[in-house]
Amino acid sequence: MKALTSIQQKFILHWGEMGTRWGINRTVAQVHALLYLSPDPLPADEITTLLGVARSNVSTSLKELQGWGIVRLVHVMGDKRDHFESLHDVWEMFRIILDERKRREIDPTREMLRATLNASAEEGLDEFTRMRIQELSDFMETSMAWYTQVSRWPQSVLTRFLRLGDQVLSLLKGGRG
Amino acid sequence: MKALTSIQQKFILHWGEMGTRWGINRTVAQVHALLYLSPDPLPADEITTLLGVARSNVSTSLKELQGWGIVRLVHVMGDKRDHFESLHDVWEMFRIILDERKRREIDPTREMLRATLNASAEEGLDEFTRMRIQELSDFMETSMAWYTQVSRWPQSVLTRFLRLGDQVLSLLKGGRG
DNA sequence: GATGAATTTCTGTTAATACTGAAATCTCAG
DNA sequence: CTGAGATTTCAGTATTAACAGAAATTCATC
Repeated sequence: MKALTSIQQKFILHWGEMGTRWGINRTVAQVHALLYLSPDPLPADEITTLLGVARSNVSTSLKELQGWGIVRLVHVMGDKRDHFESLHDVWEMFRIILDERKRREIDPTREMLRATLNASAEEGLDEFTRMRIQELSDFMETSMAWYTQVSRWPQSVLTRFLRLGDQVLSLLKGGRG
Repeated sequence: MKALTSIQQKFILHWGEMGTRWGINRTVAQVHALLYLSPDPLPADEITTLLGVARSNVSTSLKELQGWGIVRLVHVMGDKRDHFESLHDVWEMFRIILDERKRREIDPTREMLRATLNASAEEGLDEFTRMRIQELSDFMETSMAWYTQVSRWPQSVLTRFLRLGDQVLSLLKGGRG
Protein backbone atom coordinates (compact mmCIF):
# COMPACT_ATOMS: atom_id res chain seq x y z
CA MET A 1 0.00 0.00 0.00
CA LYS A 2 1.43 3.36 -0.94
CA ALA A 3 1.01 6.66 0.89
CA LEU A 4 -2.48 7.45 2.08
CA THR A 5 -4.72 9.67 -0.02
CA SER A 6 -6.22 12.68 1.71
CA ILE A 7 -9.60 10.95 1.75
CA GLN A 8 -8.14 7.93 3.47
CA GLN A 9 -6.36 10.13 5.98
CA LYS A 10 -9.53 12.02 6.74
CA PHE A 11 -11.44 8.81 7.28
CA ILE A 12 -8.77 7.34 9.54
CA LEU A 13 -8.54 10.50 11.64
CA HIS A 14 -12.30 10.70 11.98
CA TRP A 15 -12.52 7.07 12.99
CA GLY A 16 -9.84 7.61 15.63
CA GLU A 17 -11.76 10.57 16.96
CA MET A 18 -14.94 8.53 17.02
CA GLY A 19 -13.12 5.84 18.98
CA THR A 20 -12.12 8.18 21.77
CA ARG A 21 -15.73 9.26 22.18
CA TRP A 22 -16.77 5.68 22.77
CA GLY A 23 -13.96 4.81 25.11
CA ILE A 24 -11.66 3.25 22.54
CA ASN A 25 -8.03 4.24 22.24
CA ARG A 26 -7.42 6.60 19.35
CA THR A 27 -4.52 4.65 17.87
CA VAL A 28 -6.41 1.37 18.16
CA ALA A 29 -9.27 2.89 16.20
CA GLN A 30 -6.91 4.37 13.62
CA VAL A 31 -5.14 1.07 13.05
CA HIS A 32 -8.49 -0.55 12.61
CA ALA A 33 -9.64 2.10 10.15
CA LEU A 34 -6.47 1.69 8.14
CA LEU A 35 -6.80 -2.07 7.93
CA TYR A 36 -10.46 -1.73 7.08
CA LEU A 37 -9.53 0.41 4.08
CA SER A 38 -6.61 -1.72 3.03
CA PRO A 39 -7.23 -4.21 0.21
CA ASP A 40 -4.31 -6.32 1.43
CA PRO A 41 -3.05 -7.41 4.83
CA LEU A 42 -0.40 -5.02 6.18
CA PRO A 43 2.71 -5.70 8.25
CA ALA A 44 3.12 -3.75 11.47
CA ASP A 45 5.99 -1.71 10.06
CA GLU A 46 3.88 -0.37 7.26
CA ILE A 47 1.12 0.60 9.66
CA THR A 48 3.75 2.39 11.71
CA THR A 49 4.89 4.38 8.68
CA LEU A 50 1.44 5.16 7.36
CA LEU A 51 0.06 6.35 10.68
CA GLY A 52 3.24 7.93 11.99
CA VAL A 53 3.11 6.38 15.46
CA ALA A 54 5.62 4.27 17.36
CA ARG A 55 6.12 0.70 16.37
CA SER A 56 5.35 -0.45 19.91
CA ASN A 57 2.11 1.44 19.87
CA VAL A 58 1.07 -0.39 16.73
CA SER A 59 1.99 -3.69 18.30
CA THR A 60 -0.20 -3.02 21.33
CA SER A 61 -3.08 -1.82 19.18
CA LEU A 62 -2.94 -4.91 17.00
CA LYS A 63 -3.05 -7.11 20.07
CA GLU A 64 -6.08 -5.22 21.27
CA LEU A 65 -7.85 -5.54 17.92
CA GLN A 66 -7.09 -9.23 17.76
CA GLY A 67 -8.54 -9.51 21.25
CA TRP A 68 -11.72 -7.96 19.97
CA GLY A 69 -11.74 -10.42 17.11
CA ILE A 70 -12.04 -7.92 14.28
CA VAL A 71 -8.44 -8.14 13.11
CA ARG A 72 -6.45 -11.25 12.49
CA LEU A 73 -2.90 -12.24 11.80
CA VAL A 74 -2.20 -13.71 8.39
CA HIS A 75 0.92 -14.66 6.48
CA VAL A 76 1.83 -13.55 3.02
CA MET A 77 3.77 -15.74 0.61
CA GLY A 78 7.44 -14.88 0.46
CA ASP A 79 7.35 -12.54 3.47
CA LYS A 80 8.13 -13.84 6.88
CA ARG A 81 6.70 -10.86 8.72
CA ASP A 82 3.29 -11.05 10.32
CA HIS A 83 0.58 -9.32 8.37
CA PHE A 84 -2.77 -8.14 9.64
CA GLU A 85 -6.15 -7.79 8.06
CA SER A 86 -9.47 -6.46 9.29
CA LEU A 87 -12.86 -7.94 8.73
CA HIS A 88 -14.38 -6.18 5.77
CA ASP A 89 -17.97 -7.16 6.41
CA VAL A 90 -19.41 -4.18 8.25
CA TRP A 91 -22.41 -5.97 9.71
CA GLU A 92 -20.33 -8.78 11.04
CA MET A 93 -17.82 -6.29 12.41
CA PHE A 94 -20.36 -4.33 14.39
CA ARG A 95 -22.02 -7.49 15.59
CA ILE A 96 -18.72 -8.61 17.05
CA ILE A 97 -18.04 -5.23 18.62
CA LEU A 98 -21.48 -5.15 20.23
CA ASP A 99 -21.11 -8.72 21.44
CA GLU A 100 -17.79 -7.89 23.04
CA ARG A 101 -18.99 -4.73 24.73
CA LYS A 102 -21.97 -6.60 26.02
CA ARG A 103 -19.73 -9.33 27.38
CA ARG A 104 -17.14 -6.99 28.91
CA GLU A 105 -19.30 -4.22 30.27
CA ILE A 106 -22.99 -4.84 30.21
CA ASP A 107 -23.06 -8.43 31.48
CA PRO A 108 -20.98 -7.58 34.58
CA THR A 109 -23.31 -4.67 35.26
CA ARG A 110 -26.34 -6.92 34.99
CA GLU A 111 -24.63 -9.33 37.34
CA MET A 112 -23.98 -6.54 39.82
CA LEU A 113 -27.58 -5.39 39.70
CA ARG A 114 -28.86 -8.91 40.19
CA ALA A 115 -26.53 -9.50 43.11
CA THR A 116 -27.65 -6.24 44.70
CA LEU A 117 -31.28 -7.21 44.42
CA ASN A 118 -30.56 -10.58 45.97
CA ALA A 119 -28.59 -9.12 48.83
CA SER A 120 -31.52 -6.86 49.63
CA ALA A 121 -32.42 -8.90 52.70
CA GLU A 122 -29.09 -8.95 54.50
CA GLU A 123 -27.77 -5.49 53.65
CA GLY A 124 -30.00 -2.53 54.21
CA LEU A 125 -31.66 -1.94 50.86
CA ASP A 126 -34.46 0.58 51.20
CA GLU A 127 -37.56 0.21 49.10
CA PHE A 128 -36.95 3.21 46.87
CA THR A 129 -33.43 2.18 45.95
CA ARG A 130 -34.59 -1.38 45.36
CA MET A 131 -37.23 -0.11 42.97
CA ARG A 132 -34.76 1.97 40.98
CA ILE A 133 -32.31 -0.87 40.69
CA GLN A 134 -35.07 -3.29 39.82
CA GLU A 135 -36.20 -1.10 36.96
CA LEU A 136 -32.70 -0.69 35.64
CA SER A 137 -32.18 -4.42 35.88
CA ASP A 138 -35.44 -5.15 34.05
CA PHE A 139 -34.47 -2.76 31.31
CA MET A 140 -31.13 -4.43 30.80
CA GLU A 141 -32.48 -7.95 30.95
CA THR A 142 -35.20 -7.21 28.42
CA SER A 143 -33.01 -5.40 25.95
CA MET A 144 -30.14 -7.85 26.23
CA ALA A 145 -32.40 -10.88 25.82
CA TRP A 146 -33.68 -9.27 22.64
CA TYR A 147 -30.22 -8.42 21.40
CA THR A 148 -28.92 -11.92 22.04
CA GLN A 149 -31.62 -13.39 19.83
CA VAL A 150 -31.49 -10.81 17.06
CA SER A 151 -27.71 -10.79 16.84
CA ARG A 152 -27.87 -14.41 15.75
CA TRP A 153 -30.06 -13.72 12.74
CA PRO A 154 -28.33 -14.01 9.38
CA GLN A 155 -27.46 -10.65 7.97
CA SER A 156 -29.92 -10.89 5.10
CA VAL A 157 -32.78 -11.46 7.54
CA LEU A 158 -31.61 -8.65 9.75
CA THR A 159 -31.38 -6.07 7.00
CA ARG A 160 -34.76 -7.00 5.59
CA PHE A 161 -36.18 -6.70 9.08
CA LEU A 162 -34.56 -3.33 9.78
CA ARG A 163 -35.81 -1.90 6.52
CA LEU A 164 -39.37 -2.60 7.64
CA GLY A 165 -39.09 -0.07 10.45
CA ASP A 166 -42.52 1.02 11.61
CA GLN A 167 -44.21 -1.35 9.18
CA VAL A 168 -43.36 -4.21 11.47
CA LEU A 169 -46.06 -2.99 13.82
CA SER A 170 -48.91 -3.24 11.36
CA LEU A 171 -47.59 -6.56 10.06
CA LEU A 172 -47.55 -7.91 13.57
CA LYS A 173 -51.09 -6.79 14.21
CA GLY A 174 -52.20 -8.28 10.90
CA GLY A 175 -50.34 -11.51 11.52
CA ARG A 176 -52.12 -12.18 14.74
CA GLY A 177 -55.64 -11.51 13.65
CA MET B 1 -31.04 12.50 51.95
CA LYS B 2 -28.81 11.07 54.61
CA ALA B 3 -25.44 9.37 54.17
CA LEU B 4 -25.27 6.80 51.40
CA THR B 5 -25.73 3.14 52.24
CA SER B 6 -23.01 0.79 51.07
CA ILE B 7 -25.30 -0.53 48.36
CA GLN B 8 -25.90 2.95 47.05
CA GLN B 9 -22.21 3.70 47.12
CA LYS B 10 -21.42 0.54 45.24
CA PHE B 11 -23.99 1.35 42.59
CA ILE B 12 -22.76 4.90 42.16
CA LEU B 13 -19.13 3.83 41.89
CA HIS B 14 -20.00 1.14 39.35
CA TRP B 15 -22.02 3.59 37.29
CA GLY B 16 -19.12 6.02 37.30
CA GLU B 17 -16.81 3.28 36.13
CA MET B 18 -19.26 2.32 33.43
CA GLY B 19 -19.35 5.94 32.30
CA THR B 20 -15.61 6.11 31.72
CA ARG B 21 -15.79 3.03 29.53
CA TRP B 22 -18.30 4.71 27.28
CA GLY B 23 -16.52 8.03 27.08
CA ILE B 24 -18.49 9.77 29.81
CA ASN B 25 -16.81 11.64 32.62
CA ARG B 26 -16.71 9.63 35.83
CA THR B 27 -18.07 12.41 38.03
CA VAL B 28 -20.85 13.19 35.58
CA ALA B 29 -21.93 9.56 35.68
CA GLN B 30 -21.72 9.45 39.47
CA VAL B 31 -23.84 12.55 39.88
CA HIS B 32 -26.35 11.03 37.55
CA ALA B 33 -26.38 7.75 39.47
CA LEU B 34 -26.88 9.58 42.73
CA LEU B 35 -29.79 11.60 41.41
CA TYR B 36 -31.28 8.50 39.84
CA LEU B 37 -31.33 6.83 43.24
CA SER B 38 -32.56 9.87 45.10
CA PRO B 39 -36.28 10.02 45.88
CA ASP B 40 -36.06 13.80 46.15
CA PRO B 41 -34.31 16.52 44.17
CA LEU B 42 -30.92 17.38 45.67
CA PRO B 43 -29.10 20.71 45.94
CA ALA B 44 -25.56 20.87 44.56
CA ASP B 45 -24.06 21.17 48.04
CA GLU B 46 -25.54 17.90 49.13
CA ILE B 47 -24.25 16.15 46.02
CA THR B 48 -20.84 17.60 46.84
CA THR B 49 -20.96 16.14 50.33
CA LEU B 50 -22.33 12.77 49.36
CA LEU B 51 -19.86 12.19 46.54
CA GLY B 52 -16.88 13.90 48.15
CA VAL B 53 -15.86 15.96 45.12
CA ALA B 54 -15.38 19.68 44.66
CA ARG B 55 -18.39 21.90 44.48
CA SER B 56 -17.27 23.28 41.11
CA ASN B 57 -16.96 19.81 39.73
CA VAL B 58 -20.56 19.12 40.67
CA SER B 59 -21.65 22.35 39.06
CA THR B 60 -20.00 21.39 35.78
CA SER B 61 -21.40 17.89 35.88
CA LEU B 62 -24.91 19.15 36.49
CA LYS B 63 -24.60 21.48 33.51
CA GLU B 64 -23.48 18.55 31.40
CA LEU B 65 -26.38 16.36 32.55
CA GLN B 66 -28.87 19.14 31.89
CA GLY B 67 -27.34 19.46 28.44
CA TRP B 68 -28.09 15.81 27.87
CA GLY B 69 -31.64 16.36 29.05
CA ILE B 70 -31.70 13.64 31.71
CA VAL B 71 -31.41 15.95 34.71
CA ARG B 72 -33.37 19.07 35.37
CA LEU B 73 -33.35 21.96 37.74
CA VAL B 74 -36.30 22.23 40.10
CA HIS B 75 -37.16 24.38 43.08
CA VAL B 76 -38.22 23.18 46.48
CA MET B 77 -40.67 25.10 48.69
CA GLY B 78 -38.95 27.13 51.35
CA ASP B 79 -35.44 26.61 49.95
CA LYS B 80 -33.98 29.13 47.60
CA ARG B 81 -31.19 26.88 46.42
CA ASP B 82 -31.43 25.12 43.06
CA HIS B 83 -32.30 21.46 43.31
CA PHE B 84 -31.73 18.79 40.71
CA GLU B 85 -33.57 15.65 39.82
CA SER B 86 -32.95 12.88 37.33
CA LEU B 87 -35.45 11.21 35.11
CA HIS B 88 -36.54 8.05 36.83
CA ASP B 89 -38.03 6.35 33.81
CA VAL B 90 -35.22 4.08 32.60
CA TRP B 91 -36.57 3.55 29.11
CA GLU B 92 -37.06 7.22 28.54
CA MET B 93 -33.61 7.92 29.96
CA PHE B 94 -31.82 5.56 27.61
CA ARG B 95 -33.86 6.74 24.68
CA ILE B 96 -32.66 10.27 25.34
CA ILE B 97 -29.07 9.17 25.78
CA LEU B 98 -29.14 7.22 22.52
CA ASP B 99 -30.80 10.11 20.70
CA GLU B 100 -28.13 12.48 21.92
CA ARG B 101 -25.23 10.23 21.03
CA LYS B 102 -26.74 9.72 17.62
CA ARG B 103 -27.09 13.45 17.15
CA ARG B 104 -23.64 14.33 18.44
CA GLU B 105 -21.53 11.53 17.08
CA ILE B 106 -23.22 9.27 14.59
CA ASP B 107 -24.99 11.87 12.45
CA PRO B 108 -21.79 13.85 11.84
CA THR B 109 -20.05 10.61 10.87
CA ARG B 110 -22.81 9.76 8.43
CA GLU B 111 -22.49 13.24 7.01
CA MET B 112 -18.74 12.79 6.61
CA LEU B 113 -19.19 9.48 4.84
CA ARG B 114 -21.80 10.91 2.52
CA ALA B 115 -19.62 13.91 1.71
CA THR B 116 -16.69 11.63 0.97
CA LEU B 117 -18.73 9.53 -1.42
CA ASN B 118 -19.92 12.66 -3.20
CA ALA B 119 -16.46 14.10 -3.51
CA SER B 120 -15.30 10.88 -5.14
CA ALA B 121 -15.18 12.50 -8.56
CA GLU B 122 -12.98 15.51 -7.78
CA GLU B 123 -10.63 14.02 -5.21
CA GLY B 124 -8.90 10.78 -6.00
CA LEU B 125 -11.12 8.13 -4.45
CA ASP B 126 -10.04 4.71 -5.58
CA GLU B 127 -12.60 2.04 -6.16
CA PHE B 128 -11.67 -0.12 -3.19
CA THR B 129 -11.83 2.71 -0.68
CA ARG B 130 -15.10 3.87 -2.17
CA MET B 131 -16.55 0.41 -1.70
CA ARG B 132 -15.51 0.22 1.94
CA ILE B 133 -16.91 3.65 2.71
CA GLN B 134 -20.08 2.89 0.79
CA GLU B 135 -20.67 -0.21 2.85
CA LEU B 136 -20.07 1.59 6.11
CA SER B 137 -22.39 4.35 5.00
CA ASP B 138 -25.10 1.88 4.02
CA PHE B 139 -24.82 0.18 7.37
CA MET B 140 -25.22 3.42 9.25
CA GLU B 141 -28.06 4.69 7.11
CA THR B 142 -30.01 1.47 7.47
CA SER B 143 -29.55 1.08 11.19
CA MET B 144 -30.18 4.74 11.98
CA ALA B 145 -33.31 4.88 9.85
CA TRP B 146 -34.59 1.91 11.83
CA TYR B 147 -33.61 3.44 15.15
CA THR B 148 -35.27 6.74 14.33
CA GLN B 149 -38.58 5.00 13.76
CA VAL B 150 -38.42 2.56 16.63
CA SER B 151 -37.31 5.17 19.16
CA ARG B 152 -40.61 6.93 18.64
CA TRP B 153 -42.73 3.97 19.62
CA PRO B 154 -44.46 4.24 22.97
CA GLN B 155 -42.66 2.29 25.64
CA SER B 156 -45.43 -0.25 26.06
CA VAL B 157 -45.27 -1.11 22.37
CA LEU B 158 -41.50 -1.28 22.46
CA THR B 159 -41.30 -3.65 25.42
CA ARG B 160 -43.96 -5.94 24.01
CA PHE B 161 -42.03 -5.97 20.74
CA LEU B 162 -38.68 -6.69 22.37
CA ARG B 163 -40.11 -9.55 24.37
CA LEU B 164 -41.08 -11.26 21.12
CA GLY B 165 -37.45 -11.69 20.16
CA ASP B 166 -37.08 -14.42 17.56
CA GLN B 167 -40.82 -14.94 17.44
CA VAL B 168 -41.16 -11.81 15.40
CA LEU B 169 -39.71 -13.69 12.44
CA SER B 170 -42.35 -16.37 12.30
CA LEU B 171 -45.08 -13.82 12.93
CA LEU B 172 -43.83 -11.75 10.04
CA LYS B 173 -43.79 -14.74 7.72
CA GLY B 174 -47.26 -15.71 8.84
CA GLY B 175 -48.54 -12.16 8.49
CA ARG B 176 -47.56 -11.92 4.86
CA GLY B 177 -48.92 -15.16 3.61
C1' DG C 1 22.39 -23.57 19.11
C1' DA C 2 24.15 -19.09 16.95
C1' DT C 3 22.56 -15.12 14.21
C1' DG C 4 19.70 -11.56 12.71
C1' DA C 5 15.11 -10.06 11.89
C1' DA C 6 10.71 -9.39 13.85
C1' DT C 7 7.92 -8.66 17.65
C1' DT C 8 6.60 -7.71 22.34
C1' DT C 9 7.24 -5.94 26.91
C1' DC C 10 8.54 -2.52 29.94
C1' DT C 11 9.64 2.00 31.80
C1' DG C 12 9.93 6.77 31.70
C1' DT C 13 7.85 10.80 29.32
C1' DT C 14 4.29 13.36 27.31
C1' DA C 15 -0.23 14.76 26.46
C1' DA C 16 -4.96 14.87 27.62
C1' DT C 17 -8.41 15.07 30.89
C1' DA C 18 -10.34 15.77 35.27
C1' DC C 19 -10.41 18.22 39.32
C1' DT C 20 -9.81 21.73 42.91
C1' DG C 21 -10.01 26.16 45.23
C1' DA C 22 -10.24 30.93 44.66
C1' DA C 23 -12.25 34.63 42.52
C1' DA C 24 -15.99 36.52 40.00
C1' DT C 25 -20.71 36.72 39.11
C1' DC C 26 -25.36 36.24 39.92
C1' DT C 27 -29.69 36.37 42.76
C1' DC C 28 -32.86 38.05 45.69
C1' DA C 29 -34.55 39.42 50.31
C1' DG C 30 -34.60 43.30 53.02
C1' DC D 1 -29.14 49.63 46.83
C1' DT D 2 -26.73 46.40 49.80
C1' DG D 3 -25.13 42.18 51.42
C1' DA D 4 -25.24 37.23 52.13
C1' DG D 5 -25.87 33.05 50.01
C1' DA D 6 -25.65 30.44 45.91
C1' DT D 7 -23.58 29.42 41.64
C1' DT D 8 -20.31 29.56 37.89
C1' DT D 9 -15.95 30.47 35.74
C1' DC D 10 -11.24 30.06 35.45
C1' DA D 11 -6.40 29.16 36.15
C1' DG D 12 -3.42 26.14 38.15
C1' DT D 13 -2.64 21.26 39.81
C1' DA D 14 -3.14 16.46 39.86
C1' DT D 15 -4.41 12.26 37.83
C1' DT D 16 -4.90 9.26 34.25
C1' DA D 17 -4.20 7.39 29.88
C1' DA D 18 -1.42 7.28 25.77
C1' DC D 19 2.82 6.95 23.75
C1' DA D 20 7.87 6.46 22.40
C1' DG D 21 12.14 4.26 22.65
C1' DA D 22 15.05 0.89 24.71
C1' DA D 23 15.59 -3.60 26.22
C1' DA D 24 14.12 -8.22 26.14
C1' DT D 25 12.19 -11.95 23.91
C1' DT D 26 10.69 -14.83 20.25
C1' DC D 27 11.21 -16.96 15.86
C1' DA D 28 13.11 -18.83 11.78
C1' DT D 29 17.05 -20.08 9.28
C1' DC D 30 21.37 -21.76 8.80
